[in-house]
Amino acid sequence: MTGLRARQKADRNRRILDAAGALFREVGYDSARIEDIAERAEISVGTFYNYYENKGDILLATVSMEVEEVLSAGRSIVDNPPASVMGALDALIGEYYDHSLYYLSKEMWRTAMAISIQQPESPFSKRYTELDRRLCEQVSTLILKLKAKGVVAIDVDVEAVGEMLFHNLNTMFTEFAKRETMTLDDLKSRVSRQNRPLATLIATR
Amino acid sequence: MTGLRARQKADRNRRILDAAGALFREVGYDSARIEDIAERAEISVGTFYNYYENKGDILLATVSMEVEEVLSAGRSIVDNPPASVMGALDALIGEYYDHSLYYLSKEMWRTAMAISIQQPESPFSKRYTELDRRLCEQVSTLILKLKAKGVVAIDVDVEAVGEMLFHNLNTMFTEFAKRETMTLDDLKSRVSRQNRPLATLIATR
DNA sequence: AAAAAAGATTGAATGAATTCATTTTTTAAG
DNA sequence: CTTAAAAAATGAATTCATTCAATCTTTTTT
Repeated sequence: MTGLRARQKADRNRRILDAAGALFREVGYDSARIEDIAERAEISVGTFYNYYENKGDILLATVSMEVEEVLSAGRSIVDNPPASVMGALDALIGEYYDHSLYYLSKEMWRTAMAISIQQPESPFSKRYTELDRRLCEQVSTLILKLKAKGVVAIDVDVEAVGEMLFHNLNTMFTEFAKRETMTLDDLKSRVSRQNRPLATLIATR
Repeated sequence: MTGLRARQKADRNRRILDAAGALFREVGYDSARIEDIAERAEISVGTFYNYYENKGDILLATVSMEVEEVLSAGRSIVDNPPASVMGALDALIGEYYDHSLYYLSKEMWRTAMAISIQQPESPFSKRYTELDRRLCEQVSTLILKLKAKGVVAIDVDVEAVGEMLFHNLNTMFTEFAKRETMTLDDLKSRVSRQNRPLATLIATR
């Protein structure tokens, strides 16, 4: 069996994650104080900082878990994509977007994105950036799959197209998180329209 | 002549902008304390807050001035674009990127982008977001111009294409700001490759 | 030109994140 | 089973952005 120390550590880490996630959802990131998180996790403030470098880190850890889910949801679309380019893109992107608000508020997304830009060298920022890279890769993989199926023209630069599509859907999601009034449907239909030219042009005719 | 009060106000505002800009460049955003900015501007801390809502605001004001310059530099390319789609895009985007590091460090860009995401409702964030919108519009205008010249196919959705191109160049710039090791040339060549598929496909053949 | 009103400045007080010297707990060694 | 060493936890102290009641300056009114 694992040592007492290791078990306690895992336990505390779980308590911190749960406490922080719950508080962020209840009162928002800014209003959740480290002291509150520590109290709810039944640890001291100092101990919090033994587990996470700073307040942003714990948010990025929470958000990263959500992105893992999104990635995994995307995988099932890529494995068995709709037959048309537009259909496949709408399906994958719709899956991403629909998952995004299950556990996280727009404010949490905004803050997480902001932190990953501002402190790109912190460990959890790197993890978050790596997840973004994998999402981008997943879009390219979808295009590649469509190429293999003969739906996308053979001479298309899959990576370049995948990156462009991903950067667009990503920026649009940031836009979505910035505007409280923008709905998921607004987001999806705008991205769909933006995708259409490229999607149509890379499709075999 | 304008009243004494108005002149003093403009004076103080200029001093704050100069002091903050200089300090951000000298020691970075995080290490520049409001107290230091106030001291250099020969005002008190309290007065700083009569001019700017918070520390981020003064950075966004500084960065916004730079973006205005970028917009104006872009205008001259759009007014007289190179004859090919790729040539025109490379020229416009190159102009944007080359201007970006004249007065601002990567850290300043990162922080400004982060703040505009995190606090989208602050007055200066709105100004920054509006400037982004105008940059995006400028890319669309370029495509429209190329269409008028007969270089871009008549049935292309100019706005959709412009938005996709802009969101890509924008995300790539964020990436650039995040990695201290990435050079302007790396950035330009990667974006150029990403643009090629779309650029080629919308070109009249 | 004095008095009142409006507009600005000021810096000490507040509040929250982060640090770090001490203390406590766990593990390893004898 | 003791004891020494290593690892973690602790919370009081520090630092910095931000606020606000008191004071000062400019403008307007009489």
